[in-house]
Amino acid sequence: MRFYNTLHKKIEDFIPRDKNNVTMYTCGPTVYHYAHIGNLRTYILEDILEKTLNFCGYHVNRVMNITDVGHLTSDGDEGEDKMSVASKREHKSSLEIADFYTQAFFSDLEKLNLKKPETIIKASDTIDEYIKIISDLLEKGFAYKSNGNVYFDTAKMPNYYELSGRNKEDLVTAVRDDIKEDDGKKNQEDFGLWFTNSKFENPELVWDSPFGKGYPGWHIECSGISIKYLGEYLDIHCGAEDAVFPHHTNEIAQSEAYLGHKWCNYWLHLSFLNLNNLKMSKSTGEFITIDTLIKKGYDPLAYKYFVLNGYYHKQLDFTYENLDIAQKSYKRLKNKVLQLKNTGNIDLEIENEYINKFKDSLNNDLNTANALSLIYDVLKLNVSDATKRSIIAKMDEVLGLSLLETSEKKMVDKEITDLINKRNEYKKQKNFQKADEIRDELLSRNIRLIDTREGTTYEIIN
RNA sequence: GGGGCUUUAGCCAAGUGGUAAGGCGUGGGUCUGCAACACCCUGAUCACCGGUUCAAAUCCGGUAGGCCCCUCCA
Repeated sequence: MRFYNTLHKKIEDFIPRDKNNVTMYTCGPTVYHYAHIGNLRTYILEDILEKTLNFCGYHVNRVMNITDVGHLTSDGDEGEDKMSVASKREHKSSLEIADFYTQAFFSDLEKLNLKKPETIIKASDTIDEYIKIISDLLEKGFAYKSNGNVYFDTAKMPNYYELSGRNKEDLVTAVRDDIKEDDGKKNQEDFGLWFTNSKFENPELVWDSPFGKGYPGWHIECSGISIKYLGEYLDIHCGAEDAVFPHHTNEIAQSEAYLGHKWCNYWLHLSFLNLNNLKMSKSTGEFITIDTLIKKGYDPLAYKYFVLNGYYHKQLDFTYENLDIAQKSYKRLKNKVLQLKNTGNIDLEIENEYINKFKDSLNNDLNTANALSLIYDVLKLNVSDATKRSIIAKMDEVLGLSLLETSEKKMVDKEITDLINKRNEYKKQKNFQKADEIRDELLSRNIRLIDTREGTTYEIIN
């Protein structure tokens, strides 16, 4: 397995610390809103990574956080907590907001055939760990108190900019006029570990701590959860590309200062999905969710197919036109697979050959587009249907496109079959007008008839 | 201003030194009462310039274009 390691800015072979066991941390959602399809692109690819590792024989211990506290609306270490904003917007408690959108998130995962990471931790459930780390950082001198808050002193970390490849001088010149400098900081890029003096205090989101009543900073959350549940060493840390700086940069700083050694060897970043060349974001309010797509008649798995047809490290332009193509391709592919009979013996040699090709594709920097095209190759092979089915079923364990699942919609409905029989009668009598009336009627109910040599079937169109 | 990604046929896209996979579309055809479905056939010398090599889309240097991040965002 090899993939692009942001830490060294090149594609590297992946070697876990423990031969067959991989620890993997993936930044999860901030549950103050629905996840949009751009967010989901990231989770789709993380799921593929996890399943590929499984497929290749690794045991993966994966942890994901749910951010339900500490993520402010501004990165100037001020502003309201996002959860509080949503709470006011929807007149619910922060807890209710978090639960609601967490469930919505899980529902999205299910619709896309994404496995829920075994360990999912709410940021608000790990406060003790943050306090432990922050106390230690204060003791060691990596953190300091100022204006009632606790900050991390980035000047103490000589490798602070290793991941992002940036440098202090250029960052300073890039600071925009409307971002207020926090005069409590020693260095411009220091970041908050614990806040006590926010003017937007919300009693629901405050905890007692040795540093005063308050709430944790956003970055400490991922370090705390990862270290608590995956230990002092982490193999892979995933996230979207925008998290490289400052979020992941800060995670490294505080984790390594706390642990006293290198923390994570591989950083894998997923590129954005672009909408009309504009980035989709929760804050502009202009975003598309899986449910939006479903309402418009798209299969969530067609969106997944669209994502898998691209390269994770390249930004992908989303347009409905491209999604139309993906949906058509996906449906045709699925139809072909479903037509395979379970006949013949399974040719294990061929199966191995193609499964190995499939693994090679994914192991080669998650080349999902190539992996996908292998399915087409298999369909064209001159082997038994049973062999093809068997190979594709195995591939689908990773891809999660439900290629062999007959949707229950296809279950034969007596009323529809009666109408089809009636239409066939009319056709025999060359009464095409009556026959077409039946076809149109069914079409108006989103049922399209398909005449084949073997007879008439139908499909539900969205 | 700095950091990073990227440039292959109409569109998505594979390709990691040996004369360009696949998908969608287009056009033509088969099938069909018609339509849809399905099936068959159909296309590019790889942004540009220079270099290395027997040989480059693939390596090196340069030019140009696109996008993203550095501000909450996955």
